[in-house]
Amino acid sequence: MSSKTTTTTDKKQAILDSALLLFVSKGFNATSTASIAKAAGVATGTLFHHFSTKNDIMSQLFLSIKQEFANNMVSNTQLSGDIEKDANNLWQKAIDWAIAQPLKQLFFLQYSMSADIDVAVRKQAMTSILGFVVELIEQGKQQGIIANFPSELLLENCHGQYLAAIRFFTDNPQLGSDEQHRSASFKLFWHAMKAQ
Amino acid sequence: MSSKTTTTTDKKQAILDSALLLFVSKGFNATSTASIAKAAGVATGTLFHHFSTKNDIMSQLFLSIKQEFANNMVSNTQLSGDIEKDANNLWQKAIDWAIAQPLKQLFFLQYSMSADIDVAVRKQAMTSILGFVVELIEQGKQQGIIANFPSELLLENCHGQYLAAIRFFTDNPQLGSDEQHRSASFKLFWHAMKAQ
Amino acid sequence: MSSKTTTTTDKKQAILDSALLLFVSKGFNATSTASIAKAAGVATGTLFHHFSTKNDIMSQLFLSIKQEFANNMVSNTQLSGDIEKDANNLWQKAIDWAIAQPLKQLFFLQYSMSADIDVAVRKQAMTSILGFVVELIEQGKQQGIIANFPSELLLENCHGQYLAAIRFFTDNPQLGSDEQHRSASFKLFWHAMKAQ
Amino acid sequence: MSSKTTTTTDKKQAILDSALLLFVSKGFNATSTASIAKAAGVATGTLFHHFSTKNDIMSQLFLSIKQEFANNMVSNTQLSGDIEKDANNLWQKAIDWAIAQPLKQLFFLQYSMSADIDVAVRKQAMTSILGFVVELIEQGKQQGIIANFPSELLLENCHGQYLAAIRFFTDNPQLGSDEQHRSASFKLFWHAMKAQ
DNA sequence: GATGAATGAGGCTTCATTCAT
DNA sequence: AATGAATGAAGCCTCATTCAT
Repeated sequence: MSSKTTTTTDKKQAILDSALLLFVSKGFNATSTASIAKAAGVATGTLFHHFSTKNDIMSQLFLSIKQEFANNMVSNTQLSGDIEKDANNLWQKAIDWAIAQPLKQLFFLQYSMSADIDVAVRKQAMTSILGFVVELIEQGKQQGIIANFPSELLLENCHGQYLAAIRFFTDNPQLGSDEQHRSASFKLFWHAMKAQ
Repeated sequence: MSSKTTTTTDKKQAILDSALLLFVSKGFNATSTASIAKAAGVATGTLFHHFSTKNDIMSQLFLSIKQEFANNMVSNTQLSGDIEKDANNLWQKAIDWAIAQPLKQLFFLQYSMSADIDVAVRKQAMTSILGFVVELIEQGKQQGIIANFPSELLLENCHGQYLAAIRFFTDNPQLGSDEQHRSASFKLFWHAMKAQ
Repeated sequence: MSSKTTTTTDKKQAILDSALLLFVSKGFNATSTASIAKAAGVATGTLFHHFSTKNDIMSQLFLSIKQEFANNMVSNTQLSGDIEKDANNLWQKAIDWAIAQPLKQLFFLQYSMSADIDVAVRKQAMTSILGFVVELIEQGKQQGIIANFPSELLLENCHGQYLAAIRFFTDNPQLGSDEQHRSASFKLFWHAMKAQ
Repeated sequence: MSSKTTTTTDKKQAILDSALLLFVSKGFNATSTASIAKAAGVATGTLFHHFSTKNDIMSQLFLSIKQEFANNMVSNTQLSGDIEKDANNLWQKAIDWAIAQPLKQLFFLQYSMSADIDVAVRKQAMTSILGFVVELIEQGKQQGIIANFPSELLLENCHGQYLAAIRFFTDNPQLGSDEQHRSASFKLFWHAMKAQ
């Protein structure tokens, strides 16, 4: 009886998995729906049974990866109140995830700014993800721990450094276990943010 | 006879200009060569006299924008030897350019990571642009002014913060004349890089 | 137990009803079997339990409507022998039906000539329906009441005027109770047919 | 130099000609754009260079045939003021055209009521064509020559009889030269319309 | 150099129909 | 009988590119 459910889930998931791989390796437009279906081992029609549009695959993929990332960030996380320590924990968690899920990370790096993703979807995902960062920054500023720079600028800078860090560790996964690089990565970020 | 030359230049430039606008607003693949030609006021055939391929337009556009940016960065610039001061000068120049050329900046933000640009072209442009930054970093480390972190990490972080800054000022051009935001933008960057 | 039988009948009828509405409003080809099933409140598979083919729905619909119309024409009808009076009775009955069943009438107007209906089905229905008209015409000519024109021409003209009349009253149902229009409609027809 | 113009015209015309034949023989939906292009001896792309849509072919075909018919009706026609005589002239001209252009006539018979033609196009064509008939009817009623029936009914009846007549002569072209059938056809029509 | 009609491969999507449950 | 996920053939249309003028 679980087989029915499983089958359905499997096909839709297989399509998402194949799409992820192909979108990252060949780009959105160079990837035909036929090739996605073929790679997923399903018929073309099946693809359109689960997704209304090629763009719909992209959107659902984007949202599901964002969600996975978000779930990873909040799981087993309890804030200590020590902002630097909490920030470090989150930073390292993000790097761990980037190293563990290089494809998803590359997808995110490639498509976060792309016109291939529906603007509404992108915005929704971004704000929902960045929400908790905004809060941490405000708190840090009030405690005089984070520099008193304009918040929007801090947020954008935070985002930019995060992208740089995961790009680095996605490109150099073997350095993911090098303590020197990992701590340097956080220090760079933290020195920028903290009040002098 | 100069009119002929001028006309030719005009048409090629008109095509590049139209392509820039369309690529940024609709994306590379959603922009047909026909629409570029129409927007430029030339026939489809004319477009293919000046560019061998649609991808060729992209490449030439990418390279010409990179070149313009590079020219802007080196013009009237003489390094003083004071690394922080030089870095600040360059940083502000980059922001000025981003504000003056929002379309080109957006193009750069959108396509720097995209599969739509020929890999070879992208790599070449990147290294040639980042070359002088690499040198500055090495110099700063030797002088003990820049933190002794792994250079690759420093470079990637530098790039990430630069992208964040221009994204911010491209999105908020009116803040380009606000001294507080401009100095904060550089301080964030510099605090990250400098030796503590 | 009667409920089961009833349910079955209901579903088949629901499919025919939905098909009628959709075929008339959107056309045969713009109507998908999925949309018929959905409108009827059944699953796609169910539709193919009752009808072997999409065309089969069309054929059965066409034949059932023809049959309904034929039943309407013969019910409570007894020919008096006075051909004009009989013709008038039949003519008014046809108009009554057209007004009472506008959807079915529109279906008939739209598909009587269409390539979307199986030729064999169409021909069979036509001749069976027109059969009694042929007889009336022959009888009228022999009695010198109907003009001595070629019979095929008379039949075709009769058909054309009939279609015009029901088109008019289907489009203007409120005039169905206007005695002037109803009698004028028959007079037009009758003046054409009768011997001068 | 005429060759260029001719070529262009030829291709578009060839597509319309092939479409006419295929739409009449196989129906609109059973005719693929590929088959039209093939029959016309052009590439698929060429078809879409001249027509924006498959439906656009239909519309342009419908309008051009309507126009041809209208041109035929007004050419060499001068109304004498004797309404019966004028009506007869027009009636015979219409039959002549139907016999000379059986394909176009069949197209008209098949698609005048079809959902395959854009409603706006159909309505526009119909009213523009029927305009001059409306005038004739009004004039005849004022002179007491045409029966004092509601005009809308007269118009619809006129249209219905016309369709019946051309259907008959399109199906039996050999009877087109039979004086008996031709005069009977008009008499049927005229007896219906004229005041008794 | 400039033009734009022509090309045809290929993409996205629809849909009638099947079949395992 | 009823369901609806799955199928894959086929259709419409787009578009980069060519070429004759």
